[in-house]
Amino acid sequence: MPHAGRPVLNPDAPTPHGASPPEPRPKHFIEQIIDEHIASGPSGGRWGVWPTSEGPARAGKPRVHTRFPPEPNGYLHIGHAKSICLNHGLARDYAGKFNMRFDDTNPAKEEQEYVDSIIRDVLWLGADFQGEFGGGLFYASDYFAKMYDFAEELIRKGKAYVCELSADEVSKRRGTPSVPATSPYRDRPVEESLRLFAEMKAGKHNNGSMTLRAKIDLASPNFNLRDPVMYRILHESHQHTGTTWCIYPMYDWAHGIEDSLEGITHSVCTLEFENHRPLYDWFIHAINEGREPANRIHHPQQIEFAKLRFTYVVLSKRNLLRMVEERTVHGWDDPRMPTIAAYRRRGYHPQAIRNFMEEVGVTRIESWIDLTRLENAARDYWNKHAPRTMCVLRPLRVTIDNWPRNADGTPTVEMLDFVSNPEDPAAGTRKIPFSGELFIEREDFMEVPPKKFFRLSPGTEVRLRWAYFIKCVSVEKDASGNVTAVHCTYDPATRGGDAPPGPNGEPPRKVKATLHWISAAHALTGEVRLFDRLFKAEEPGAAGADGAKRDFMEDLNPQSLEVIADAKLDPHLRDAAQVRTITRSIVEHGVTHTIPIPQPDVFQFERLGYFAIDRDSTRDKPVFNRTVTLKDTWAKDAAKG
RNA sequence: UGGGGUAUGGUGUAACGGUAGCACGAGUGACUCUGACUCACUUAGUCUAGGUUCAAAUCCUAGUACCCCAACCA
Repeated sequence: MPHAGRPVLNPDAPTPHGASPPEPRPKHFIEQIIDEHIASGPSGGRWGVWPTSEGPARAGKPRVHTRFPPEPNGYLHIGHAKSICLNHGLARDYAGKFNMRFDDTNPAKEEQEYVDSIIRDVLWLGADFQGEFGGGLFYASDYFAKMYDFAEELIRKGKAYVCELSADEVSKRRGTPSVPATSPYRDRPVEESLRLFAEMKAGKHNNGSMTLRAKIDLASPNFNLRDPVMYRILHESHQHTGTTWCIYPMYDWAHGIEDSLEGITHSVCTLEFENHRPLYDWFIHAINEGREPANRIHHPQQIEFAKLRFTYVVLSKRNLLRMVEERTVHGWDDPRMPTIAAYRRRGYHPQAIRNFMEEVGVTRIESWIDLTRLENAARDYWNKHAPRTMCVLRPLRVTIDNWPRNADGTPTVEMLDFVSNPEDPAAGTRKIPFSGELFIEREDFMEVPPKKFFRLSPGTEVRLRWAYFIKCVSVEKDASGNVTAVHCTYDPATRGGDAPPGPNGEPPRKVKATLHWISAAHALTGEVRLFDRLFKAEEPGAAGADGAKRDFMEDLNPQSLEVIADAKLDPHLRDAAQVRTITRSIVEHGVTHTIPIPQPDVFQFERLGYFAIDRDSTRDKPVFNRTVTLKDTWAKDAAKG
């Protein structure tokens, strides 16, 4: 039977243009699995229903409990955003719960700075883990004592043993697909393993001297089952538990227990963990074996999906860390980075990111997504929401010869109405100063225009946005023939930007182009940073035609950042553009913490794109980051020739 | 070489044995005080080869391509 689509619950989710009834999005495979669980029996099927203690909103509804479990070893990137949107979205759509959990089992790589940044980014994306669909904030390290007890239980059941092989030796004895692995410690008596494991915990042994291993199958074709390590010795301080522990659980041992203790129903992870699923299940079965039904621990279901991959982007934490450490970029939130923090600084709105994730969907197909899809999502969002303003990136001076002058020779100033956002009439208008000395964009003037260029050139008339029609009458040039300024005349009858109808009711005359401009005397000078992709190869570091692997750093785009130091900006931006601070609060150990999140204002600089105010700004020297350009069919046509 | 996965227009996806649909992109045109937005039209696809069936993207067989796995990382 075909699965019925569900209505899109998120009102801001993208809808096809012009479609009258919003098309329900077909359910993706994870939603189908959940529906099958719910349908699999009475009372919510496989996972039962929420107890009444969960309150009226949830009580009696089928249990769906998801989580986002990052390791705090770096900043979150756009790939994590997919997991966050997926897991939180599932909880939201099924009236379930979403946990934030730090999988902090390796103190050698983890830092508090990363914990803080992850909390900030997850909240910013709207996955409020303590809100309506929130299940709470958790740390794997809070379960270390329980994990230890479970491990002892496995030793007692003969399912785990202390192995004194070095990492090197284990590797040598790993075997091949047809040759089993070996360990001389495999049949060590239970009592001996118990004693050694206690000694490991007590700190009596050095890093690397011994491990606790699960006794599974040394001949398994799945190498994850060849007696995987459960615990290693690591004399290292942990950002959450300090020096309480010197043995730390490995991912496979820890993860299922974390999910189980939190009552997670659907443990969603990426495809590369598929080979780990038998282990995930084995550990929980091993714990439950021989236990009374009432004492058995919960067994969540692991489900894998394909992670997000972008062309021209590097998304592995290891490589991102390297770019930060080698100062290839200016930190984790350098606007060219694919991190959540960078997208926020660059001016992406979380809703745009969520819309994008809805668009690309959730499957098991490993596909490459064109980065322009994300940019489209940003354009779509800001087109509806960003106030419009003007900025001249590369100024060319325009003098209006017939503009009225004051007694001292300076041009008079006129305040004109500027429409804040044509897409949003409610945004209204504001005043903008106009005068006889202006800046226009250098590329909007050509002395010898090519075909189809309908901007300013000698003899042509154009409109200045919301101002006047002007006509170029002459140009000034320097010694080498470069145009340094242009002279125009204006038509006073076109005030506001429209020509009046003719005296006998003829239709008003039209101009082909509308240019953006800034009054020279009023211009606010600021810095504008333009970005191009960080890498020039579709798949940075991938083997070329010769088959030789390259370092991904060789594929860096040397022109990824262009700084325009003296752009001319609408003076109202001096006060209007700010990096706002939005706050979210979280509760940890009964204490409420306020989390400030910097959220830059974003404007459309007409005809140029969307721009976000940067935290490097001062009142008199603003700095803007271009979030994304506008579509530019002229540039495309011009490039084609 | 063994095990585990995945193949649908240029890209991302839908289909659950019964009309290959949607979105993005691209192209053309309309509209336009942003060469933006919006609107209309067009474009183009089931990895290959066999088989089962009245009917196959879907089921079967055999290939091919790509991804993951032999850390005391997650």
